[in-house]
Amino acid sequence: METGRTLMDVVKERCEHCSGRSLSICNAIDDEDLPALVAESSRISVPSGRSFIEEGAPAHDFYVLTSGRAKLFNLMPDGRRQIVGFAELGDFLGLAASETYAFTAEALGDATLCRFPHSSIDRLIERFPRLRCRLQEEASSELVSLQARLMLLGRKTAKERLASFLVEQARPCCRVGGEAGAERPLTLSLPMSRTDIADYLGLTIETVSRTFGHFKKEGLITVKGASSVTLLSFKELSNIANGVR
Amino acid sequence: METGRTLMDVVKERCEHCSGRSLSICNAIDDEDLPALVAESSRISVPSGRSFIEEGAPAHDFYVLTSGRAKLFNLMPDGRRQIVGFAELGDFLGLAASETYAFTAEALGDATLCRFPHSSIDRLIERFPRLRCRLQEEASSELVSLQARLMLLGRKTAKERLASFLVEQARPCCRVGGEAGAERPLTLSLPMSRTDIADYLGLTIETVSRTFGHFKKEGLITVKGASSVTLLSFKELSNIANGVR
DNA sequence: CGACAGATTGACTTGATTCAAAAAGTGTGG
DNA sequence: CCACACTTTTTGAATCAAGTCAATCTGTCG
Repeated sequence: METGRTLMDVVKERCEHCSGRSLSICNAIDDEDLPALVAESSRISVPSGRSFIEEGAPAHDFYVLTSGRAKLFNLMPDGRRQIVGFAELGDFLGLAASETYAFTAEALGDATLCRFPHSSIDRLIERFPRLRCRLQEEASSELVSLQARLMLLGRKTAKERLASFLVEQARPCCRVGGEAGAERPLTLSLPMSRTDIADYLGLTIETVSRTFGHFKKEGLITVKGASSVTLLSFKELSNIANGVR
Repeated sequence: METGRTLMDVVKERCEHCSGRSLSICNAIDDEDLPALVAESSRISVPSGRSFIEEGAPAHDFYVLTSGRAKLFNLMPDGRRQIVGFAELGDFLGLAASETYAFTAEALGDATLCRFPHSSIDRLIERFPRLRCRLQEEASSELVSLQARLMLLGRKTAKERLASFLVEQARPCCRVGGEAGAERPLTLSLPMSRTDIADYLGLTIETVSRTFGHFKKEGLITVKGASSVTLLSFKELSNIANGVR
């Protein structure tokens, strides 16, 4: 259902429904200039579970996610994994200033991307000066959200972590039904496995599963088949997430 | 000893000895233009322990640290604290795109800063276009280092965390004696308390203290009066930091 | 020197992990 | 549509790394 969109479509759509937590090119490019941008890129399909960016590999290209989702992670030599983030529609990946990619990116379900050679970004920026401001804003907001994750990983309990995760996933773009803030139920469809959630929150799958169990027992959520979660009290979850007792 | 330097001095020095982990204005401004930059700023002295940026306060100004150091942190309602980073000579603070500061910044020992009104940054960027590239590069490298800290907080053991911290503190700018990489001893002077280290690493002071103890017993470090630490085997500490068994 | 904050050490507790097993999903082919 | 095989998730019991509480110890500084 979400396949076949071009970069152009995504750029246009994105402005409307997502206030962008990651690097977007939206708003930086005038409509009549879009074709030039699209000409620089090539489209790529990535099947579920396949990685398209490898940590440490030479960073030749950057990508815009045009459908599906992806997980971004780092590995330790013994296999311990930390997911640094999930990318979604319109997110920019692989923009690191360094010579090599800083993380591995793997499709969560089938995904499509637009790929640009790194060399063309300077040309693009020269042509669309607002692009640079835009990138900077987005990098800045990414910094803020990473800082929030430091608090999560460094100081929060398992319950607080999972509550934070659920609240975060309740952003408009991920919702299936309901509205945030309201006390009425809000249903999320989580494309990632329990293992992914655990590696995102710095926990084990067992703890994630047990914590889902606690929330169920306390009447805060209902779960249908592991990937569909309904938040029954967004407010209360949000309080837990922020350590409000 | 480190007092009384102007922004100009710092900008000049910085290029030489530090490959910059945070936002620097160095390299972006020609020498003859420096006075104009300096004219926009005002100098501030902050006594030890005083904060000069408050999380959540309206972000009117940004700062360049011109002497001393600072800790940047977030708090939870019940007082749990996560230090998101330490700032040092030449670091740029308070550049967040948002309307409010994302963290509290507090001087570690006496510090001096140059303050710029936020309104002047656009003017500066217009005048010194390379400044924007520079800021972007620095933001990007900050992103990479924050990602490394996610792995540290989410997946590393206490020993690995402290080893990572010591290796990180062994950057040129913090060294008192010795060279990194070599097997010869390398002495660090740590301006932060055990509590600060604990809040940086997501541990308690007791665990930090005990872990220092382990490293002493294993002959990896010697400690003199809590703030002076000598790394006896940088390589081995680096292996521990990266989980190499 | 005395006093106080900060750091260390020890004994005990605990939240989360580990190991193990059962249960619930998911997909495939007949 | 169901039966089978496989994977993922959940649940249970035991363990452990790090936290908590409490008592020294150490360094610093007036």
